[in-house]
Amino acid sequence: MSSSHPYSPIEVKTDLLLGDSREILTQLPDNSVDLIFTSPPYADQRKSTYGGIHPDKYVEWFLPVSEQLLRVLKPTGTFVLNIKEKVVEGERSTYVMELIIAMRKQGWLWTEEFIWHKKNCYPGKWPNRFRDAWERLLQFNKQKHFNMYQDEVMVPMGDWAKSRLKNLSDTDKMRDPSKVGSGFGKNISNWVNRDKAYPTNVLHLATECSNKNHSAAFPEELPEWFIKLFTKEGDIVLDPFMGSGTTNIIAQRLRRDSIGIEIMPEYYDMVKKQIEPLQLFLLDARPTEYESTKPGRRKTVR
Amino acid sequence: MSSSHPYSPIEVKTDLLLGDSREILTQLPDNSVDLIFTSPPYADQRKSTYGGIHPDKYVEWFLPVSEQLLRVLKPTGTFVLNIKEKVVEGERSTYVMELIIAMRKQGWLWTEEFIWHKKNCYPGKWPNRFRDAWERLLQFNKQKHFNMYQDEVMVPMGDWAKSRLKNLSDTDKMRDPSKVGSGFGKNISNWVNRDKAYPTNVLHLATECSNKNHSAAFPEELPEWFIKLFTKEGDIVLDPFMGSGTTNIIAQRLRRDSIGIEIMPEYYDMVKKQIEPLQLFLLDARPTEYESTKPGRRKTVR
DNA sequence: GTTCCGCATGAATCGATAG
DNA sequence: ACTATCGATTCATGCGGAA
Repeated sequence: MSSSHPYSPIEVKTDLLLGDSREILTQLPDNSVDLIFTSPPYADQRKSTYGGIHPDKYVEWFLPVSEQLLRVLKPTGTFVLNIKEKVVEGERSTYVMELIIAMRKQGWLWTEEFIWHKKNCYPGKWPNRFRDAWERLLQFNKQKHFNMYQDEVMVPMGDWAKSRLKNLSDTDKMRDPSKVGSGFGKNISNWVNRDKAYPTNVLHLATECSNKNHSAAFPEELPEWFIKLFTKEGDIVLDPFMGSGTTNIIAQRLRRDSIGIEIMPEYYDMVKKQIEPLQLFLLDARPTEYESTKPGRRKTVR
Repeated sequence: MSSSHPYSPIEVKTDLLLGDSREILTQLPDNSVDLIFTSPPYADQRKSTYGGIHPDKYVEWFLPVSEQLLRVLKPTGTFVLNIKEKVVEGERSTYVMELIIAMRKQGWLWTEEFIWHKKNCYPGKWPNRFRDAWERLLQFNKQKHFNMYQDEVMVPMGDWAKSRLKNLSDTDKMRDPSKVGSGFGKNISNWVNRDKAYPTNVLHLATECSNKNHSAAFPEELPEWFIKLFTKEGDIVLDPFMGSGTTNIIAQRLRRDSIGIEIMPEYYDMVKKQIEPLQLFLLDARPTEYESTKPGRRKTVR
């Protein structure tokens, strides 16, 4: 057990729970989760697996869940809900909007709406409609102040930056006269040699092409982005509609503890089979050193 | 002025009306407009120029307008509303959603929500929020069947399509069995060997940042896209919140008649000054042929 | 005439300060 | 307490002048 490793192995705990979220969630303690990221069954979608909730009943069906989520989430935590209303008789349904309004009455703050632009969605043509290439990522919070680690998701900056940094003198001083004396230089130091910019609330991600055995898997980048943004290592992530387990698998990869709830035994077993080998491997490996082959992919389960 | 031009000059009528939309609209006849495209003053925004409507009062303020718009629009016409809710005390306001719900009760069909991705959105950094890079383009209709000229807005096909079409047969069909049998295969045949593709409901445009005299003009491509999509030459376009007149100017360029209503005399005069010189020029030029210098920029007013 | 480079400016939002 | 104003923060784009 040589240990020249800079840090001791961190155990990542992944709890998979089989059952209905409305019941299972009541067993979780108050204020215990840092991030909830989930993509619930959409109204009338996935009929074969989830039974299909009628659009008119969707809000009514979801509110008991969101009530539990509100209880379970830490005050500084965040709830990200991936959802998109379907077309019913030529119209977009309004249940998502009704849900947002109802959740606010429940006590949630509707902080932001991110757009997931699905870059490579299917081609398709309808007489009165184009391809639907985006989904909503609704951010809810308990408080105005919550944990957010913006630096973790910065993106490469446009070309303009390089040329701009050559001459900081004119425009910047004009637009910011108060800082010309003292603080100005300090702020400029933030800019020099900066090649990253903060992202916007529009995410450009391709849909997952690899065939998961789940009917509605989102790309790994999606939970990854929000997990990085709203949690740090060791935090707890919850997905009350686990599905193929993407959220939990990514959480594990990023060394966040996680809880996944799934009502369908098939999916539950499938994810379990994906998690357990790692668990066993790591139990074996624990006496000796465990070195992940891929950086950033260290996995531990207990 | 030689006249080898392939078609005779078409007269395009542009009516500019000064006053409050709620009053002016009552003077327009029923079922007379093919497309309404507008970007009303957002709640509490542009206070210096418009009154500034409080978020709580927004729905109440807008409903009388939308009631008139419903009357004025042809049964086969479309209403496209460009709007975005602002942040109030750390939360996104819900007035846009409440408006959609209220307009449906008024008799509108909420057919679709397009996303305008603003590539060059306003900069800034906040502890709990990223830059807002998108706005809503809400499509409302009177009927399930309306005029839509999809071929007019086709876009060059990206490289992704070619590579993607190669392996459509495998993964994609597996993932969505419902589509394999019926329409899917047929749709693909529309795609193969094409160099143009139908767009999606996500539009990527930069905001206009050159020197207009209006504070917040949307880019010309925005009305252009919807005018091409929902009207043909000779149709009538209405913008009840004209502002800098972009909608009407583009309508004119595309040889659609248009009506613009503006409450602020400054903007009204400004647009008028832009339209009138053309009008005079064309009156002079009518006996002979009028040849536009820039292709796609032909302008006619009577 | 091109290409390159400098430059102003946006439907922004937060937090502190002032009335 | 509650509202109005102000300063600070920050990035992509298209224009115009220069090389």
